[in-house]
Amino acid sequence: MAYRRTPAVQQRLDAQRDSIVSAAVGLLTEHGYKGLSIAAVAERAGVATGTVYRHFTDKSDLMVRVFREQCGREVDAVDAVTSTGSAAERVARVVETFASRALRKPTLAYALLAEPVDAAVDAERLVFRRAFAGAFADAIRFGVTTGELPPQDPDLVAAALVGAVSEVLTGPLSAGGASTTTVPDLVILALRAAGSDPALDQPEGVPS
Amino acid sequence: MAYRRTPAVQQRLDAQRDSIVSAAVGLLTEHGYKGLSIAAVAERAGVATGTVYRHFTDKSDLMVRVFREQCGREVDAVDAVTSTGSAAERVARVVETFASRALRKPTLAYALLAEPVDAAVDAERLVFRRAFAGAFADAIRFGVTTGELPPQDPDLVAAALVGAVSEVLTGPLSAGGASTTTVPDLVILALRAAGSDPALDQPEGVPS
DNA sequence: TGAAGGTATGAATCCGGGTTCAATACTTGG
DNA sequence: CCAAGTATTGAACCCGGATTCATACCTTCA
Repeated sequence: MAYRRTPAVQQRLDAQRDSIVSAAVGLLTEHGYKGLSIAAVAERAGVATGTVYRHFTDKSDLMVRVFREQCGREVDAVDAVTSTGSAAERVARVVETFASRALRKPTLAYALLAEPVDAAVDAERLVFRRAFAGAFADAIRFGVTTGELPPQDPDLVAAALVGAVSEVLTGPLSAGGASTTTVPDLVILALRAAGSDPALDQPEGVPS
Repeated sequence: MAYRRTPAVQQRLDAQRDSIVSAAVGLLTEHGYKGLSIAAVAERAGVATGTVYRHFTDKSDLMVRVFREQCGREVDAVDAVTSTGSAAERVARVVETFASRALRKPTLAYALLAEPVDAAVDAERLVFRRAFAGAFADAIRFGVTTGELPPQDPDLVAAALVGAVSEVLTGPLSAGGASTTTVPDLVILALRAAGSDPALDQPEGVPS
């Protein structure tokens, strides 16, 4: 034997893999899944198409991994914001976090939330939506326990909120666009939907 | 000249066209857009692939027409239900109509509401969603005028309601499934979101 | 340095599905 | 029944994009 993969080589391979992933993320962010061809990813990463297949077995494999990584970030961002405060504050923060991120990268948000692709990716999306809805559900469950919110099915309401926010942000986005009052309006709507009594707590100085 | 299209022939052609359309609708209802290949449509309609192109210039053309027809039915069903009663009743009826139809044909509902396909079809979908949201918006606007509902942006709330209902019905549908309380819960949620005071009107005997 | 064995390349291949069109089967009016 | 003109057929063609693999290039270590 005369060759064994050294740490240096391994490091280069890892870097190469990373550059492929970030090329894919870039394309996804800019053009959605339709822009995500192996050829495009390879070119953007500065490698040959065949090289992509040395890191990922499939196009599907690549997509799933990219998807997971991005979803993880979103979920972390939302989770980081639901551990303190009243139920209303928690719900409001989830909406705001969700919304501000979606508005910053609309194509990516659409790709993660709605754009259908592959059975494998769609399965991951389900996980993602569940995680997101989970954040809402936790906040609502908390409020119901406290008595701050009326009795309700937290999972159903959470799903509805995910749908409502996604729709307002990714649907009309293509057309009308979001105004400065969109997010605050969404927050009010979400609180109402959860049955929060607006008289009790006015989330005036809500953190941006 | 020795041949001119007779009424009888024209009738047969119309029937053929209809059978192609309903084949397409059937496939869409059963398998969504991914099942909608020209070959499959032709086979189901009992014609050759080439024949499809004597009625529709494009696959896109076929899809748009099918889409329009289906959307029209949905919109009519909803519109038929928003002209009388209190704002709360109107909102409740839209939710119920929407929901019961979506539950009856989930794959079709998904195809009409969300599944992306073609630029042309997506444009039509925008029209469809607008029409649907329009029904909600009308009901809400009516309520705001009356004073039955608090001041709000009817279009935003309407969009959110469309999103919420779609999400609950087409999202978790794949997994959990809808229980008997799903639709009533959705109605309550929608009324709350619109700011309807539950003390005022209890839509007990809401028409199914 | 050279043999051994990884790694990278990208043109060629494969594949699914829309689209075409020459050949065939019908209809019609005479 | 024939000629003219239309309707139908479905195999062939095309195209975009994933996947492969023979070839060339690098690393390692004795």
